[in-house]
Amino acid sequence: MSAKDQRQVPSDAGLSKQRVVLEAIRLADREGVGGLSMRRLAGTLGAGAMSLYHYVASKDELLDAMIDLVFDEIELPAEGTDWQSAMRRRAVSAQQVLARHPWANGLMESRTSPGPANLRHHEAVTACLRRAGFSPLMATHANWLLDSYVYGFALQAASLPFDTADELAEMAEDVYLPQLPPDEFPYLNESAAALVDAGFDPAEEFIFGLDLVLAALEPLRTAG
Amino acid sequence: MSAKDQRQVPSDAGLSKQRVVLEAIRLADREGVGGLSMRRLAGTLGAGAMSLYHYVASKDELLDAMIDLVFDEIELPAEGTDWQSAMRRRAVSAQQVLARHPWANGLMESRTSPGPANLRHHEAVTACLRRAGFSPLMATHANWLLDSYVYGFALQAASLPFDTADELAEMAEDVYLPQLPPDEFPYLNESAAALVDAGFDPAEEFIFGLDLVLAALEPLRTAG
DNA sequence: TCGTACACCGTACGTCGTACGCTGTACTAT
DNA sequence: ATAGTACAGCGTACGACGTACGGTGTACGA
Repeated sequence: MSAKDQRQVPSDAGLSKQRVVLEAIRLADREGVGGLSMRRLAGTLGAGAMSLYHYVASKDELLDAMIDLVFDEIELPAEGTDWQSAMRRRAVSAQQVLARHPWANGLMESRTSPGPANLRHHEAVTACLRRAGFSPLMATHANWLLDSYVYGFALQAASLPFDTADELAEMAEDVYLPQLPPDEFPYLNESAAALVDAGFDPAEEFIFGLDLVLAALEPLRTAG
Repeated sequence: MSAKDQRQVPSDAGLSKQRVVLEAIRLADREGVGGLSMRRLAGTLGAGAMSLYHYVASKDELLDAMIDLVFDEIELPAEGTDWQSAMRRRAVSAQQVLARHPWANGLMESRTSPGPANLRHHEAVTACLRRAGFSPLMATHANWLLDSYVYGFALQAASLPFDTADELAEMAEDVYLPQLPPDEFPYLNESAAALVDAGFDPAEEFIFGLDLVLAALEPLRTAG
């Protein structure tokens, strides 16, 4: 019996679907999704490449499982609090998770069928909105709007070559501004200067748009 | 001289960077970005694989050029009209372009440096917002919010396995609902039913969120 | 006529995903 | 104790990939 348990739980010796998927996520975080190959993954697990196929039918299935595990990291909306706080928390959590796993965003385009964690998440969010007084159709609208914002923001943030305001200031001077002749791009130059002055921070930028959207959704409750 | 011009303009005989990039986009539209290989691309151009490398330094540079050409397809905000109409038109155009080239969205994560068309576009949008009375910082906020929505919506729309309301109704009955036990996913079942009844249309869904965002931005003009 | 530049190509290398078939171990039924 | 079956894992091989490298032919100025 203890031997059986040993096999269920991921242990150092012996593989398991969980160990494979977890290590795949770690590898993708480190090296990007391009650096994730079955051989390399097997290597970090101390196994042969083909052994992975006992736990995963194909690389596609592995990617699906990775995405679903990422979804599982996102905080579900709490039930007790008001809907705006609950949705804000889960949106911020989603944004942080996507920042931790930048490859996940790019993968979503290709994989169409949602995994169980994805479904659980969607159900919980919809429940929160319905309980807050949104009609089924309005809840769908809110869902699309909020998810679009979260995913789109993550996509843009992932393609930023800097993470902090300081790094921005550095890059602006060294890389961006030299590429932007002031007579051709007056407004971009103005923006860049304003951003460097104000100290642009992606996390704050995310909150700004999020709160704007949440406030705009508020009047649509109990209206449908 | 006429022979020289011949070489600048893409003609049927002879390659050119434009012909290569255009055909690459066509191929990616048809087969997805996974189906785009240098060999296949060369094949459709009636050339050898290595010939492409006279016009493109690497596949990465080819992808960058493709993305920039896609940006070039997006309608710029008109100067004469009010800012909401101008931004709505350009957002709808962007959404349509991204729907035409679903692979473009997934590529944005990896390529960090914006091409000339991207810069031109960004400049025009920023100009429109500034002229409408947004402060430089508010214009940046509006830009992030609107672009996030557009990209995120396109990302979600791309992973939908249907395009029209009729196809949704079909898939809901055949594929979705059987996967969603009503006791575990009551709200998703309710949503699905409501959507099938109302006839969900991605294009309308996009407009709904877009107008909500535009209206929410309106009070922020001339305030910074 | 020669030299040089250009446009293009064939071959080769190391990588990828994975089909296929082989090993050894563990357990179950007899 | 023995045979049968399942499982976990591996090695090899195939066709695709991006692309480095070194060609070949044609066009054209000197």
